[in-house]
Amino acid sequence: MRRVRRADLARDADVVGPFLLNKLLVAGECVGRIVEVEAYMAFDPASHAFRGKTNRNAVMFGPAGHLYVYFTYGMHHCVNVVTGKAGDGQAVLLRAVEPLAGIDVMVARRGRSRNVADGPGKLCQAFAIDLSANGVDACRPGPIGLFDDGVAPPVLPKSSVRIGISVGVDTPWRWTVAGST
DNA sequence: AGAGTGATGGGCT
DNA sequence: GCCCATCACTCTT
Repeated sequence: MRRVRRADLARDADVVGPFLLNKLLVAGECVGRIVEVEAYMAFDPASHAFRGKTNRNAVMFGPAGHLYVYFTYGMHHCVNVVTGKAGDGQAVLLRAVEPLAGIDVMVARRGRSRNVADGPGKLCQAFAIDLSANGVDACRPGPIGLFDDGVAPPVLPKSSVRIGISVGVDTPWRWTVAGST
């Protein structure tokens, strides 16, 4: 099982998005297979980076492979993988994983045994990802990593429009593993 | 269909 | 510097 290479993430988010399907998110004892993602491109009105660099989104303008974590709705965290070239302001939002290991820990953190990591906020709660993970390099040894266990992404991943946004609603930059949701 | 929750940032003063 | 609508969500009704 090898770590995802930074070069693979240093492409545009609409390429990295489907590429990340079936990769593994690892944080401590918790492992999950990525089954739903969304791309937030450069010059994308739905992207946090659209209005330029701020304190919150600064990581999005850094090198690919680092994690951009933000806090929203007063109670939830969401985690993205930075993509493209440094300065682009692109990322892929991790929206859902299928828990593979550390499930008991995830269930305890979530306080329920169903729907443990099938949403961007749920995933972060299950994996204990919060603002302390903002800027973490997932391509180097550290608290959170992305790994490839040899399971290829779907040849034709299911794409659809993104969720929970009010602009950029027409671009099909959400991808899911068939049968996961 | 709506409440809960608080940081963010854009717009104004 | 302050105000406040907005928000890449979740859970319950």
